[in-house]
Amino acid sequence: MSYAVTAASTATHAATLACGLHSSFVRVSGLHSSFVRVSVLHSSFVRVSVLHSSFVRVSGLHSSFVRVSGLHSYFVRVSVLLSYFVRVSGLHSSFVRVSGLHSSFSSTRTMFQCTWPDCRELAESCSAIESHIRVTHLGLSARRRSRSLSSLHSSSDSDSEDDHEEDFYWTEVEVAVATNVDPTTLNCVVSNRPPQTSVIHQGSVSPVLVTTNSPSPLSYSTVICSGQQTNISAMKNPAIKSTSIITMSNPLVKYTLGSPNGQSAAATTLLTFRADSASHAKGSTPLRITSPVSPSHHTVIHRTPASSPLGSGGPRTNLSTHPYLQGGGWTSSPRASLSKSPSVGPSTVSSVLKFSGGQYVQVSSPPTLSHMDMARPPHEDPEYRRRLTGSSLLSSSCDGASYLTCSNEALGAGGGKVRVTSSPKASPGRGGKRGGESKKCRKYYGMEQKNEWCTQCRWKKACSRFVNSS
DNA sequence: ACTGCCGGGAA
DNA sequence: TTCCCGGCAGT
Ligand SMILES: [Zn+2]
Repeated sequence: MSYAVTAASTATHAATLACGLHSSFVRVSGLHSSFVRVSVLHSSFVRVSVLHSSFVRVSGLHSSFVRVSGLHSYFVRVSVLLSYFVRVSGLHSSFVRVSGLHSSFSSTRTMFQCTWPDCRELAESCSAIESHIRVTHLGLSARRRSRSLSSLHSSSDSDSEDDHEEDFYWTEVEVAVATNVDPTTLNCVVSNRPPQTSVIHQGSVSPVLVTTNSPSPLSYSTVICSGQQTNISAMKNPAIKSTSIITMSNPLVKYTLGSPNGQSAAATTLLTFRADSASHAKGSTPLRITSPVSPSHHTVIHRTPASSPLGSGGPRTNLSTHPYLQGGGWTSSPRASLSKSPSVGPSTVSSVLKFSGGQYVQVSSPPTLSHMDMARPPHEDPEYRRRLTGSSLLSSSCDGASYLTCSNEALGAGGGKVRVTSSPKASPGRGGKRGGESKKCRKYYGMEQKNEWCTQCRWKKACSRFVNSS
């Protein structure tokens, strides 16, 4: 029950630990730290910045305005359950994993853009963009660069005799992916960090892509943007009730998201942030730590159902009317067992969409927090990567590739859950390996985050969240 | 030593 | 019914 908690550690290579229960304005910054661990329960305005850090783990349960930025960090893991306004940005980071149960999300991710003249192809992984460049522009064969990490496909290609020319035709762009399913509370949060010193040719016109797309009655807003000049292309799903309007100006960008059809009062989110200059040197390995820039972009969020930022329960409390709670046909099997979870109130269910060049959105659904999450069809696996990698996306394996794994669990039992995953969950020690390891909540979250286990696991019963496998 | 979880039991 | 745990099989 405290306010203005601040913890800072620099160049710590031991465990940095910060816990805040019912706290507000928690701020943790770890520079060059390892094994940073932050747990914030029922907290507001949590901000965690970890630069050049490793093994960062952030768990925020029932928290609001959680913000995690890990610049040049490895193995960042963020678990935010029942939280609002979560924002995760991992610039130049690797193995970022975000899981949010009943959370409202916005996050940024790194994508790879082709810089060939008049081509602005975006890809999720550097191997993808490189193979695009090779095939499309260089007329070479699409080979996958294999490093020590990937043992999967390292069979046929002897890539030693190759002047990696494609290395020079792509750049890394930071892209914001924001999603929200709630049409009334907030729509979308966008963040942007243009590659300022990038080698992008001709005017550095970067794409802004605004998508409104929804497989459900609720509405998603996905905004991907990067760059300084912008093209805005809006794809609008006709089945959607509210579209988003985005206005922006640089370098102080101002987004106004609202619905043109009247309900602007409830559906408007104003967001202001500065896309500060992160000089980003384009190297052959994007992961290289070059610029210790301080990631200071400021975000101001005005929500119409205004709430006092102070107080532990503050921002949470008035998001009270949520379609999710009234069981509004979220998926095939509507369930409203959420009401069981204490002090949850309205959770802004969201699912994180990901796409590269409009490629895919993978949505699945794991169980709930609720105690009734047992009867779930065993149709989905926490390790979703198999399917994803099987499809269009390469699970990039070059050193610099940034992985972003988002898993988002939304609702109850019968497949109401949403889980999005892309990227191999490469384990630190070894490269990719075979076999399906069955990782249940206990192992997945660890003993110290027992509160995030599914109920069954907590009762030492058969796990209901990670069914199948084994 | 650790994970997953059945069966049993207390509240 | 919810919650907890001894103990066991499997790794
Ligand atoms: Zn579980």
